[in-house]
Amino acid sequence: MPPKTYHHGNLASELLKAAEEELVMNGIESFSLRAVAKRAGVSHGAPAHHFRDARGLLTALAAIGYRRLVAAQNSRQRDAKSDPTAQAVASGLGYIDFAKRNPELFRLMFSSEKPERTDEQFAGAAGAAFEKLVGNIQDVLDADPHTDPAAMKQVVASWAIVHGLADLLISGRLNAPMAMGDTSEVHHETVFSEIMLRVLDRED
Amino acid sequence: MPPKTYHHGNLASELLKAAEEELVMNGIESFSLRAVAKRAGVSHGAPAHHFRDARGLLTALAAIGYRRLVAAQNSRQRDAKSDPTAQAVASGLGYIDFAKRNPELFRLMFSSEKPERTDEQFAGAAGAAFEKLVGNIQDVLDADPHTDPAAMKQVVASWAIVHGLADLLISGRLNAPMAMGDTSEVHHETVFSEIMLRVLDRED
DNA sequence: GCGCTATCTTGACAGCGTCTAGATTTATCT
DNA sequence: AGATAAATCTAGACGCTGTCAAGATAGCGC
Repeated sequence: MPPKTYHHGNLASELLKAAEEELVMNGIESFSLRAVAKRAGVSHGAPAHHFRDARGLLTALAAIGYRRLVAAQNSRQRDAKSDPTAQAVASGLGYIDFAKRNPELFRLMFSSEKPERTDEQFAGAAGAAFEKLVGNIQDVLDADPHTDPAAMKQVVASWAIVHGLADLLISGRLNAPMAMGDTSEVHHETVFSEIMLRVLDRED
Repeated sequence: MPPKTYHHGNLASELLKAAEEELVMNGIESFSLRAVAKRAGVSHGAPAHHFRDARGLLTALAAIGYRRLVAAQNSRQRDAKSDPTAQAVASGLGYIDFAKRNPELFRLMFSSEKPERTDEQFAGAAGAAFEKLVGNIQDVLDADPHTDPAAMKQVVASWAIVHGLADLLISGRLNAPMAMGDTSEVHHETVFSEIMLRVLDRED
C-alpha cells in the first residue's frame, strides 16, 4: 500500500476492492455506489472522478472478473492431463470453479446490462476469455473455429454446456438434482466432466 | 375486462400486466414499482394491497413466466415428431423460444434473487417446469430420473445445454459465433437441435 | 341502513445516483 | 521558489426509489 496521502493515492483500486466486497455482501441487485464510497472511506461523490458513474465502476470490475475467470481456467488446466480433450474439460471446470467462488461477479459479467460492453477493457478481457475457449476447441479438433463453421459450432456447444452448468449451479437449481447418489464434491466434478465430455467427444 | 368500478376490480392482474410491460421496456435492472403503479393508473401505494411489496409482485410475475415457459415448450412439441428424442429436442427449442421472446422475464426467473422462491405459486410453477423436463428425459431413457441417478444426470445435462444456449443467446453472446455460415433463423434452430442431440443421444 | 373490511390515496421518510460548486492537495511551468 | 493550472475530494441539492402510516372511499354482510 502506498502511503495514504490526503489525495487518496490509489482510490481507484480501493474502490474496486470495496465494490467487490459490497457485491459479495449484498449482491448485484442491491449494489450501491454510495455504500462502496462509504466502505472506501470517501465521500459519495468521490468515485465519479475515477469512474464516470456506477456503470463505469461495474464495467471495470467485470473486466477484472474476465481476467480472473481465465486465470481460474488456467489453474485447472495446469493440474490436468495434457491431451487436448482433458485440457478443454479442465478449462470448463475452471469456469465452474470461478462461478462457484464468485457467483455475484459472475452474474455481473454475464447476466447484467450494467457493464458497458463497448468499454475497451471490458471488451478486451471478455474477448480474451472467448478466444481461450476457441483455442481449447481448436486443439481438440485440430481445426480453426474462426474459419471452420463446424468447429465454431463445437465452440458454441462447449460454451453453452459449461455456462449452463455454472449458471444453474450458482442459482441453486442443481441442488436437488445433484443431491441424488454420491453428494461429495469430487463426485460432482466427475459428473460435470462426464457431461462436458458428451459434448466434446464428438466427431461431427 | 370486468366493468371498471372505483375499487378497481382487477387491479392485481392489471398490475401484473403493467409490470411485464415495464419489464420489457426498461429491463429488470431498472424496474420500478412506482412506474408500474403509474402505468396501471393507480397511486404508488396501491400495489401493496395486492402484493406485499415489489418482491411480491415480481414473484407472482415470475410464477406466470414458468407457466408460459411450459406452454412454449408444449407448443413446440405439438409440431414435432412423436418419438421421445424428437419431443425432448422440441421441448428444448420451446425453452429457447421463450427466452428469446421474453428475455427480461427469463432473467427475472433464472438470474434474479428478487422472486421469493419459497412462495407457493412460484415453487409450484417452477417445480412443474422442472418435472416437465424430467418427464421428457424419462420418455427418452425409459428410466425414472427420480430413482435412477444416471437418468438424473441426463436431466442435468439436458437442462444445462438448453439453459446455457438460451442464456448466452439472450445476452447477445452467440451473435458473433452464430454469424458464421448460414445465418438464417431455421439454420440456427438446426444448430441448436444438433447440439441438444449430442447431449441427448447417448446411452451411458 | 350500519358497521366492517378491503381497497386506494396521500404524505412522509431514508436511501439512491448524479450534478454542481467549492475546498484542498498535487503538479507544472517560468 | 512562486504562481498558475490541474487533479482530487467534500458537501449540498435534485428527483427518483421502496416502504410505512394515516385517512378517505367503496363494497359487503348483517
